[in-house]
Amino acid sequence: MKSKITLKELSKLLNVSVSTVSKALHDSPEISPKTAERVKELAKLHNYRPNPVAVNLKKSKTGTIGVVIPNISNSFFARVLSGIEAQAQLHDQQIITYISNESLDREKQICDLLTSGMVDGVLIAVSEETQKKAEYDHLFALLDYDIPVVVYDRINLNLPADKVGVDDEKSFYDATKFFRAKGLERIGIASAIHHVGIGKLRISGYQKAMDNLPVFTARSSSEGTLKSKIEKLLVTEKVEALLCTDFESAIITTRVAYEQNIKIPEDLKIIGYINKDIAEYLTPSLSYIEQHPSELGVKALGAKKKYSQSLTIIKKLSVIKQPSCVCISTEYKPKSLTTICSVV
Amino acid sequence: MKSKITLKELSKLLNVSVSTVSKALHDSPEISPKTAERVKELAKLHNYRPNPVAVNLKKSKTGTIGVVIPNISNSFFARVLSGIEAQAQLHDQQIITYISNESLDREKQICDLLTSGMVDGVLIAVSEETQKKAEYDHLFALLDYDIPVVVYDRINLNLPADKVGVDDEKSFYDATKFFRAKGLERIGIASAIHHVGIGKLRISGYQKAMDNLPVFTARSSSEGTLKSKIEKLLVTEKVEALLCTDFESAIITTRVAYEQNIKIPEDLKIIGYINKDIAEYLTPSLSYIEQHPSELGVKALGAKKKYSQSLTIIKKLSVIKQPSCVCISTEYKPKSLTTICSVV
DNA sequence: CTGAAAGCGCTTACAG
DNA sequence: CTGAAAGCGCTTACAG
Repeated sequence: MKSKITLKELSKLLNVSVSTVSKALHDSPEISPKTAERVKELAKLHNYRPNPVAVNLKKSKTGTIGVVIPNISNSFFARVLSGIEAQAQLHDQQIITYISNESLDREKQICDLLTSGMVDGVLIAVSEETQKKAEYDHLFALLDYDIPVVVYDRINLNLPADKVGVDDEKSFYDATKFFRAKGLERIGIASAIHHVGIGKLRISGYQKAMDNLPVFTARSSSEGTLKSKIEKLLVTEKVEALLCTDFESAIITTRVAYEQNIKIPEDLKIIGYINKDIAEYLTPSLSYIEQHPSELGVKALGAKKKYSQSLTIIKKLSVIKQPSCVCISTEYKPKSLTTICSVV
Repeated sequence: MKSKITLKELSKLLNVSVSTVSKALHDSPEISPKTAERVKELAKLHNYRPNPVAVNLKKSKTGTIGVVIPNISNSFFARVLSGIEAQAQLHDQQIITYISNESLDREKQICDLLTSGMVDGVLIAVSEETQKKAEYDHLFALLDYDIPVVVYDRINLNLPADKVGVDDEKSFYDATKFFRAKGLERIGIASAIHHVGIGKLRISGYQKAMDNLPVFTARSSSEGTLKSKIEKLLVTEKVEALLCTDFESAIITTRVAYEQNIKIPEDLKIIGYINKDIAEYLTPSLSYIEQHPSELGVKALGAKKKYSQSLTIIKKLSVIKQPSCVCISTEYKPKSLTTICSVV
């Protein structure tokens, strides 16, 4: 069992001062080559590693970034985390993960922890509850403490911090145009989230792209469930293509098609705003709007870096472009699932 | 903008020594009530928070646990992380997340980092590549440095550390018995992983539970693909129920049933060793073996605690029991997906 | 070229 | 009851 060796112990073994050892290991030009070599040799022999806690205390930083995730079971966030982690690795930063479980209270707790100087910066996607209640004091508290904050994905909030997310309206504009470029004209949209901001944006993107073609919209209302509205679109209106603004509407559409014996993609093309992995595992696979979660994670960390360096508050909204509207595929290719993505 | 206040600054403002302030804030009985109150009042006013880095240096610990995850896009691991995080919160520990992406090299890098004293303990599920090459030196290095290690999920390796995982053989034994209890007799098994340890265990569990009933096994071989073997089981052998040892065989089975117009669950019952969320989103939904990832995460962190306290190496195999063989449901219930799990 | 000293922010045994 | 001192492990300006 090797126990960790310290600078002091090394210096004793070498009969030099602690400062000399430290400088030698940092390739300081003050140190003679001979001494430097002796020091390094012994350090390697004992596998010396500087104690990161001590280094951080000395440098008044923590070397860590706090990442607050609302719901890790959502593969979107899992993949954002993956992007953040990869990027952090390049900068020798550690990622401390906090999961709010979409709870405002938990989010407050976390932010409270973070104000104590646990991390050098915070990347956060606020919880649903936070958005609903529009309570952002705990986030302002972070800023008060001069902790750089980047808001990712859920960027529709009024906080003077960097923001990284996707352009909801454009994504649906593009998806609609994608259908139209294929010569389709009876294009509908289904939404279980038409009442919230992002739902409205997506529907609006669809409408803009339809120009003066007739629009078909399915959403739950007092006159019927979302499912009955989708049935109407598919059966009565006979739309050829359907955009789904969210996971729920996409799944319902799949089930309706299954029940009504409507073949996907032959009779009906679907593009859903759903996660890549789910889209591909459905039978049949569905096209989806790629949100590039991993790239989003990378950008989020990048934003923080810049912010932290300049120490000015940049109200920057970084938008991920969304090139890949994926074509429908009914074929299952176990070993090349991801390639479906490029088949347009 | 509040800037962080230190003990020293507080002590200056109060005209007492740093030690007095520190003791007062820790409710030391050495301090007079009057002083204690003054100190606490000012501390609250300035929102004093001890610098965690300094505290950790003083206490020679880091307050953090390193968690190594092979693939965060796998919702199983995402949910394990969720369990770990929840448990860590209870113990005021921070979770530093590392993602190996199933790469041995990356895993080595991570372990190298961890040996420098970044964390108080490590929870790791080794990468596929690591398992394949059976290279565990980097893990032994952690133990050499006296860092408590817990291996979770992928526990089939020879390392003197706590291990937390599921009992693969029993899970399939139970699943088979579950079918038999329903009066089914023509029960088959499909596997794309029959050549690896866990695959063998699962198949063996199935075989033991079948007693002397005829067994039907589909696996890829020189005489045909897995898909053709599954077709044979479903069409020629007409099995009534099929166990799938892995995700790939489950998806292929679904597609075969779809092509052959075999109704699930009417004509064919399936239990797959697949993740809850995917199982439920498939059309139709599939039954699955619940691996209790979140509970596993909780146990993993618990194991570390014990290990770390005793500082002896316990070769303990902690097994999660698997009660929930879930019944097949073709119905989609957007708002109560999770309840499917309890419908047996 | 080397080393003593100060200091990052805290805790705690010890002296008064 | 209070405070000076040592120390966690490191870095770095400064003196020699």
